[in-house]
Amino acid sequence: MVKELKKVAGLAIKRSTIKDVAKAANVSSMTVSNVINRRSGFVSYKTRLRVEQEIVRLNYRRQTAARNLRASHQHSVGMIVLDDSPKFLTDFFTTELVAGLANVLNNADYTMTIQGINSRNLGDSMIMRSIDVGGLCIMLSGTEAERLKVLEQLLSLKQPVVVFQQEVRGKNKHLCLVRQDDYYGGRLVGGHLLSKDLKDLLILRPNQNWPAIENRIRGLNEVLSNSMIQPKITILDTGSESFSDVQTSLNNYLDQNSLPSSIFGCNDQMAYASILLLRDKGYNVPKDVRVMGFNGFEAHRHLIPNLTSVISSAYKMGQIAGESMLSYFSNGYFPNSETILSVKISLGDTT
Amino acid sequence: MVKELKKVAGLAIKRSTIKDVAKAANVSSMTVSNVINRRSGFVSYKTRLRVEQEIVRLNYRRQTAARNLRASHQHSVGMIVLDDSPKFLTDFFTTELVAGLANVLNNADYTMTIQGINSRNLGDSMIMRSIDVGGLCIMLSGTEAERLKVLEQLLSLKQPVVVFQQEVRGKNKHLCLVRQDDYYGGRLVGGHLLSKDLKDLLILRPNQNWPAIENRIRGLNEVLSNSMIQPKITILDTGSESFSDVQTSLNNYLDQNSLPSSIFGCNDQMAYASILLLRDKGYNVPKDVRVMGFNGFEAHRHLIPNLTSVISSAYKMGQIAGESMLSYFSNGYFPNSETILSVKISLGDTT
DNA sequence: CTGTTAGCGCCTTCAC
DNA sequence: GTGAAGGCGCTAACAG
Repeated sequence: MVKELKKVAGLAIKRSTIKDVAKAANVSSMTVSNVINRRSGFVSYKTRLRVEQEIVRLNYRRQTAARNLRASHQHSVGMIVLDDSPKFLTDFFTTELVAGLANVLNNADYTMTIQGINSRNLGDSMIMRSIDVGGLCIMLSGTEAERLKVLEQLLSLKQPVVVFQQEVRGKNKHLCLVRQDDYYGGRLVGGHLLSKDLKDLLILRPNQNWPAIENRIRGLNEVLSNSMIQPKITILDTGSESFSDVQTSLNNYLDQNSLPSSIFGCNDQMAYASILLLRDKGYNVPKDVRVMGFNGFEAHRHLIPNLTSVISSAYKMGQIAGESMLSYFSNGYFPNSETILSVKISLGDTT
Repeated sequence: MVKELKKVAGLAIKRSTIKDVAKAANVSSMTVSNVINRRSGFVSYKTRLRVEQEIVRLNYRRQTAARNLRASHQHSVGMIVLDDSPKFLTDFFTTELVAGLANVLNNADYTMTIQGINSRNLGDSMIMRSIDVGGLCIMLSGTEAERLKVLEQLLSLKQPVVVFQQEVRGKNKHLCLVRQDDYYGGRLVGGHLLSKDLKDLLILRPNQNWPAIENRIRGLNEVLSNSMIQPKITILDTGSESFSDVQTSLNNYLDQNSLPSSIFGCNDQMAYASILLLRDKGYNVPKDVRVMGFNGFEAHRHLIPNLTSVISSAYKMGQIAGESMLSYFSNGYFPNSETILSVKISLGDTT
């Protein structure tokens, strides 16, 4: 890049600096800085007015890079979505979460950067190689081992990290967990199914052992085993969570067993896959068999039929992450090492 | 903030600088800089290796703020979504677009910041008050007057701006337009509906005045009014685009009017909302009434019924925006002042 | 290929 | 309440 071109690349043209404003307003640049940063009581009303006038007249805008360098503070948070897909943002949960995070941060004049990344490339990503942000938020994915490895890499950066939807053993004062109450969600599922003529229950569980799913099943089990009815519970390992794996394993199961009165898919996609199969086989949902999912988002309202599910507050999770991060920046520690958000049931047409 | 706290806020602890690495590797800091920036041919293999070793050993990470300040270059692009809703990112189109943009930028080691904002607050937002990014991308909203006012404000910053889904008169070398061919998409809708026994058409339109939607309707109108059939066209203002608003307004409409032979939802969500309502009311789609949407995304392909829609490449729009911005940074101008992406029809079960 | 010098624009510190 | 000095960490420009 030749000189001329470099200019346009970042700042373009000659911009006024704090010094220019200071000279024009007949004050020192320190006073201008005080005005910009709204330091209360440090500038007289008259001076402030004059400075503000010159800021407008000279079209002054603060250079964030210079501020950050001098203040050793980035005023910025990075959001990482660990996702192999290039369309990393198309997941409903993630977008709500990001929106909540962005809104909180921007209201506090913080910047939020976002990037999708996969765990293999994390090592030589910008995140690891340079310091752009004051803290990181991350939505993990992959197996438990993969997730924890990524987490370890991030924590090695000695920057505050907020992790969504993940349980972590051991304490780390630079780590903050934000997740939904899967255990209670499982209890909600149990309570609802009990009210719907539950005789026996088939649980569709992926073989990948996610703590969130374990918690759901634990809550569900507990409610059912303490009930009058004591329904028979069968857990079907579906292999992966994929549409076809769920359908294949359920199909095999139904070949050798009678139709259960209710089916619980550990997430909405699995529930949905089972509904389609059941329909193909001539069963009526919910008359012949009731089906329930988990993690309903507004977008799933568009599905036909409308699935009975448990809804979590992704937007709120993002907000809490943002507030936690801001609090860390002011105080040096997170207000809570873990926040567990409540969930609620969403009644649909499948139970 | 006391001193101790400030440290954690941004950088935490004492980090190694380029100088530390230089000293440890027995070279000047300039050589380290050359290694970091992979300047080809500027460093001998042996030296490079020694420097890289020290970088790892000392856990060195570059301070982006210092680099940006010195180089007068932000290595960063801001994406603004002009949307009153706090959930500004929940829209499918926007998320695909953002994903495409982020991927291109991140691959080039650029950072993407994102924020939702409403036009009233733009004036005293960070974007206007400070320089964080080298360029801006924006998804506008509101009336045409509001949109152009926002655009004018952004262009006054003398930074490159990429605008999505907006037509602008007059030339500006710092402005780049990227949009899909909504007009042609509208024509595709019209052509398809005409082939499906079209008698009268109800168009579901949100009250928020998006130019893209106007163009869709214009193309549709033109095809229909030039046809032999000359079907009656009614436009129903649904209020917001929300599920419930669409259903409520359509329900009211049907109370007072006969069922149209076809319905066009200005986007997929609106079309789905109407399908659910029509079913509840006992109508068969597509036998009694044909329904078509617009902006089909992959997520919608799994829905039942599979909606007939027009597919646009939001992801690609984001990519093009990113590439255009990078090109501007290298050359000082955009490769194209306007890019119009083609659309295509996707046949489903609803027509 | 490597080193030296200088300074990007701002804010911290301390003086008055 | 305001000002002067100094330096954050990096890279441009130039010298060797």
